[in-house]
This record gives sequence, C-alpha cells and structure tokens, in this order.
Amino acid sequence: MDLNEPEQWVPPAAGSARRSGSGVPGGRRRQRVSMADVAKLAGVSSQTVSRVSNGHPGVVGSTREQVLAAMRELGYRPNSAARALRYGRFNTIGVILFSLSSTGNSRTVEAIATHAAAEGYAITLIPIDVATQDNVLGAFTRMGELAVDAVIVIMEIHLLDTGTVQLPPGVHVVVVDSDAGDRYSVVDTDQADGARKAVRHLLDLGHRTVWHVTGPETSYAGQRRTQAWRAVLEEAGRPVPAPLRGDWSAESGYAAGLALAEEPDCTAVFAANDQMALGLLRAFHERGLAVPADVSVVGFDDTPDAAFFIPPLTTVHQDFAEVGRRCVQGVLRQIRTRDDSRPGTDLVPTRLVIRDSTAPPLGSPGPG
Amino acid sequence: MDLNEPEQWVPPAAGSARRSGSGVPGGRRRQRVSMADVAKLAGVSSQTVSRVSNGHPGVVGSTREQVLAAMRELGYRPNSAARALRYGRFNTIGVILFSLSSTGNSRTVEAIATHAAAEGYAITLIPIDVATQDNVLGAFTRMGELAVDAVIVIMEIHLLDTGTVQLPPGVHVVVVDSDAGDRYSVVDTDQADGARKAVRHLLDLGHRTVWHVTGPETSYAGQRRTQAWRAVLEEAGRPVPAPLRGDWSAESGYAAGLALAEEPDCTAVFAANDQMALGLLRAFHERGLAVPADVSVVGFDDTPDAAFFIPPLTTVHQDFAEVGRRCVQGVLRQIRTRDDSRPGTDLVPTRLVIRDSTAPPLGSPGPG
DNA sequence: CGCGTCGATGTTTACGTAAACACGTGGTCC
DNA sequence: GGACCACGTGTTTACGTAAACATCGACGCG
Repeated sequence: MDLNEPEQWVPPAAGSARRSGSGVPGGRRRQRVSMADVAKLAGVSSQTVSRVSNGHPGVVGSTREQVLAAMRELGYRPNSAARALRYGRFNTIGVILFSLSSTGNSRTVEAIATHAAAEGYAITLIPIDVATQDNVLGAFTRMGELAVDAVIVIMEIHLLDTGTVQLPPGVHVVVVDSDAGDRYSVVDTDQADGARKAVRHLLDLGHRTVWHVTGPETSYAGQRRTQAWRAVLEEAGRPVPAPLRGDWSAESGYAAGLALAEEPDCTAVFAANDQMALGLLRAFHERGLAVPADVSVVGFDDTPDAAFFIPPLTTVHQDFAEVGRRCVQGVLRQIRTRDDSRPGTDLVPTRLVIRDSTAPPLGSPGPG
Repeated sequence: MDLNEPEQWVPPAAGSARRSGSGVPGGRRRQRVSMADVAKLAGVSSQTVSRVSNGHPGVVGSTREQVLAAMRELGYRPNSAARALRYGRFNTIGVILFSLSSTGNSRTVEAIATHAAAEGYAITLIPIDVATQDNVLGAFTRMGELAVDAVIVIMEIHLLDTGTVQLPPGVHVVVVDSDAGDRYSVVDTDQADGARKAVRHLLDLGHRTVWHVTGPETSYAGQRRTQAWRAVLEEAGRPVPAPLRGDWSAESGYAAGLALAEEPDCTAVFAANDQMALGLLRAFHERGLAVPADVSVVGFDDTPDAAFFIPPLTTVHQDFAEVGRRCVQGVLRQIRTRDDSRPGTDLVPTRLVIRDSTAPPLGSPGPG
C-alpha cells in the first residue's frame, strides 16, 4: 500500500527480539511503533519522546532533533487509544440523527464536522434509519459505549424521554430540532420567526389567507412552523384553512398541490420546506395554475436548488452552518467548563428570500 | 442531566459513604465507573467482571447475576479507550470527503454509517471544506492520528499522489470516485455505463446528436460521464458538440441552458447531474423552449426531487446505498483478512429512469 | 481411597501514554 | 565555598481492559 511506510522497524537485538511479531515466525503482524521504540532508537527515555511529541518545553534542541529524526525514521504516530485512556478524553463528538438525506441535516452535520475539526475534535456519526423506539435506544446505548466526550442530538428529544436511555456520566448533550430547552442545551433555527415572515409576506401581498402544507407530525421544526403559521393568521383575523399533512418529500407536496388545485379560493400556500414546495409547483403546473399569477408559493430552507425552480422560489433561508457552529460551540463549552447542566435555547435567525413564486393575488390592486 | 446516572460510586474505603459525589471535596470529578469498581461491589475479581461484560462462558449463573446487578447499580460502561488499547483495534472507520452537500456524498455516507453500525463499527467524519492540497494532507494527517482502523476516501485520489501523505500502517483504504483501481480497492457507480445509457436513449429517440453539460474538471465521476458521452457519439458516427463546463450546481446548469438555448440545432442535452438538469429546465423554460417538445433533457443521479421537476426528469439512477454497502464490505474484508493490498474496482450498476423530459425531436417520425 | 481432571474464579501482566516525582549537573547568591 | 535552585532527563506509576497463567475445590475413576 503506497500510503504506508516501506517497512517497520525491528529492534536490533535479534536474540532478545522483544518486539518480533509476537514470536510467530511467519507472523506479518504489522507492529505498531510506540514511544518506547522511538526512545530506544533515539537513545533517550520514553518520557522525553512524550515531551517532544507533545511540544512540551524543557527538551534541549539537540535531543529534540534526535527524537524527531527517530520518529520520522520509524514513522511514529501517537496511539490515540492510549492517549484517550491516559487523559480520560477522546476528543470526539458523537452526532445522532435520523437521516443525512435531508438538506438541513447534512448541511448541519457538515458544519458540525468542520467546526469540530477546527477545534481538534473528530465527529462520530450514528444514523438511525427507522425511527423506532428500539432503534433510538440502541443508538444511544451504542453511543454510550463509544469513545465520545459529548453528543449532539439532531432529533425530537421526546423520543428519548422514556427514562430508559442513559448516557454515561460526563457526556454532554446539545440538542437540535427540539423544544427541550428546559432540560438540555438546545440550538435551532428560529423556526417560528421564519414561518411568521413567510406568512406575513403573503398577507402583505394582499392574500386573504394562506394555506399550509406541514411537515411530518414527529418533527418539532415542522410543528413550530405550523404553529407560527396558524398564529399569524389568527392574529390577523384571517380564516385558518385546514393544513395539509406532508412528510418533507416532494411527493407529499405534489399530492397536497393536487388537492389545493381544487380549492378555488386558494391563492397562497406556505410549504414547510422547499422540497414540498417543489411538489406544489409541479402540481399547480400540471393543473394549469400559474405561479405566482394564480397561486403564490413560499417554501422553507432555501436549498441551493430553490433559486432554479420554475419559478424561482420565495423561501425562508436557514443558516445551517451557523446552527452547526453553535452546536459545536455549546458542546465544547460544556466539555471545557465541565458544566453539563446549562439548559437554554439558542435560536439562529432566518431570512426571507423573495424570488418569483409570490405575487399579489389576481384582481388585487397590489400590496396593502 | 436527565440522561445520566444520579451519582457515581466511589470505593467504600473513606468511611463507608460509598455514594458521595466523589472523594474530592470541592471536586465534582464525575468519576467514571471501572471494572474494578463493579468487581468490588459484586465481591468478585475484575477478571470475572470482564468475562461477564464480554459474554464469555465459564461464569456460573449466580455470580453472573451478581455482577450484572453491580453493573446496573453503578451504571457501568466499558471504557472503549482501554478496550482499543488492549485489542489494538478501534472498531471505527474514517471517512474523508469534500462535502456532504452533494446528494450523492451524503447518501453514500449515510449508507456507510448504517452498514458500519450493523457490523459494530462507528464512523468518523473528516470533511475538507476547500480542496487545497494542504487541507487534504491535513485531513489525512489527522486521520492518521485518529482512532480508525480503516479509511474510506470519497474523492479523486490523485490529490493524494504526492508521496507526502502517509497513513499509519495497518490502516486500510477504500476509495470512491476514483480510477485508482490499480493501487487501491475502489468502489464506484458504473459512471460510464450510466452515461452510455443516457446518451443512447436520446439517440434511440431519433436525436441527431446530444449536447453535454459536464461536471467540474476535478471530478473523476464527471470525467467518466463525459468520456462515455463522447464515446457513444463517436461510435454512432454523430457530430460531437463542444461540451459545456458545469460545476454540479443548478446555477451552472442554468448558465449552460441559456447558452444552449441559442443553439438552433440543439434538441437533446445530457447533464452530468440532476441539479444541472434543473438549471437547464429553468433556462429553457425562460427562453420559451418546451421540454421535451423542443429539447430533451437527461440528468444523472435520480435524486428524490427529480421526479417532481417540470417536467419530471429522465435520469440515470445511482444506487448510493449499494456503493456505501460495498465500501464497508471492502473495508471490513481488509480488516478481517489483514490484507490491505487487494486493488481492484467494484462497479455498482445504474438504471435509466425514463420520465417526461425526453421525447423524439420535433418533426421526427419517432424512434428509429 | 488417592489421583487426575475439569470448571470456576483469582492474580499477574501488558497494551502506549504522560503526569508526578527523582536525580544529577552546573550556576548563583550570600 | 557551601547551600540552593533551575534545568534537562530518567524512573515510577496509573489509566481500564483482557489474555495468560495460577489456584482451588469437587467429582469421577481405577
């Protein structure tokens, strides 16, 4: 294998080969190089190697050079397991989530990984394919056994409130997509504010009311968006149409769109995410309804593709990178201060991006 | 923190207050529970605890029960660092990739994580935000220091062929999106075959030739698709239009679409991915070209959204889950057989999904 | 009835690292 | 000039686990 060192070092004392492949003659047991090996070659103690390895002061230049040379020659790498054992820390953050398939999740995870890396932390991923109680518990159990110092949970935390889930002590938690701010440190997009902006935008354009395609019931984010939609309509004294249940997929948006196309007084729809908005656009197109002339559509997320829908989608921009950044920040603060009980909710603001899928209703004099 | 045990155990020696917060007065040093603690409480040796913990035979029922009870009481969890140190393995697979933002990558990673979990392996993610040589090297160096038994590289491996990258010995590698089958174990979608199917489909419909929007130059997958496109046209004796350079984004597809709209004899386009196809659709729509009546469009990937584009997109389906599965399989085979030099290329087949964005050219009698 | 054997459990040791402490040498201060 | 200190380096030890080996008692067989 090209990436590897050409060959591993074997101590010179052929007779007293204390590091042969465990004595097995044919054993090709790629022996890992330890500090002791480096120390022996450099003619120093292993503690000195440790000091050099960790950049500690108190090693004179010439010794340091010798050690570094030995390290290079042997291709020494610190053994992170031994390190973790010694320090009691793993420098790893676990991330539990349902799926990477949603834009939001994958971008949040990416941001988490990037920021964690910048702080010297790796991230370990535990996806849960099917959201059964068992799977969730299993994931948490596994995480408990894993080498992580903290866990970021990207899912509705209610699934965990069974009392049976236990993380090992000293493992800190930050939660995304949940309202558990009273018990955990929560970071999330300001779902309610984003939804409010979307609905108000449509009302401001002159629409009498706004229809709504929801996310799945289990999604906290979806619930918040739906609540905010309802609240804005009620505040404004507008009728509140029955929401259509979606599941984030374009397909569910399409189904909702076919239904909404039959509603003669539907002139504005707020979809709980961009994918469902895409489904709406296609359904309306198929039924001969022009967007935005006949119906206005607003989405949520601002996926990179949303600007290229037909027509380009007005939507609520979520700053996933910022969510990821704050998750890491929160988790590191807990690790560093050893304080794991700082509940609270940290909301990342949203931004309404107005494109071409919204307009005043037909026959309206315009905004007002 | 709800998830944690109420308090940790401290060996009884002190007085007999075996459940104080910790021996240290002010120190709230969440003491981790070790086998020794469990052993003491259960009145057995730590070796017996180890045997119970690992399900080894040779522990009589009553003893086992006692140990299990002690484990439960103390909330014992095995220390994975110590385990890794003892075994020399971490049960972790590293994944290096550029970005999770692309559908393909995130779905591949998800599949990797799922299958790895099923085999008792966790995955550690190292994303590289900007593809500079330095960043790539840095990621590999970090990976070398990390606790991983193997690495899956999701990127063009040429970036690594500098000779300076070194992974520690015993770390196995599987590569995705590369042609390094002569040096590494490579798993990938059969890019060429997929592209061939796409182009042939368009020719079969009666189009004289097929235009092409490429992926970024640096992408091996993109190169393969472009090569295959060219090869099919040449084999069929058709003219080969100059390909338009894209970067996977819908925006670049849109730009290409605006350019292609000016080409009077462009009746069929093969976009190297679905997002760029989305951009094409919008550009054509904007310029009054009907798809598929005036221009046929084929994409690549079959993202979940592609079926809801306007019109629903004919595209090449990639089985990312299978790619992920085979990556894990390959890596585990290497780990288990201790054989890390089994180069070869494992291609996952594709499937052409015909929807509504392709049709015979205007004025054509139809396929043939 | 004594010896061999087997099964259950305890004891020792090693894994690789790094903190804590020990040691020795050279210089400084009074 | 002797006590002390600083600095560079070596030695001991602990981290938690589990393999390897040791021990001890009970049981079976000749």
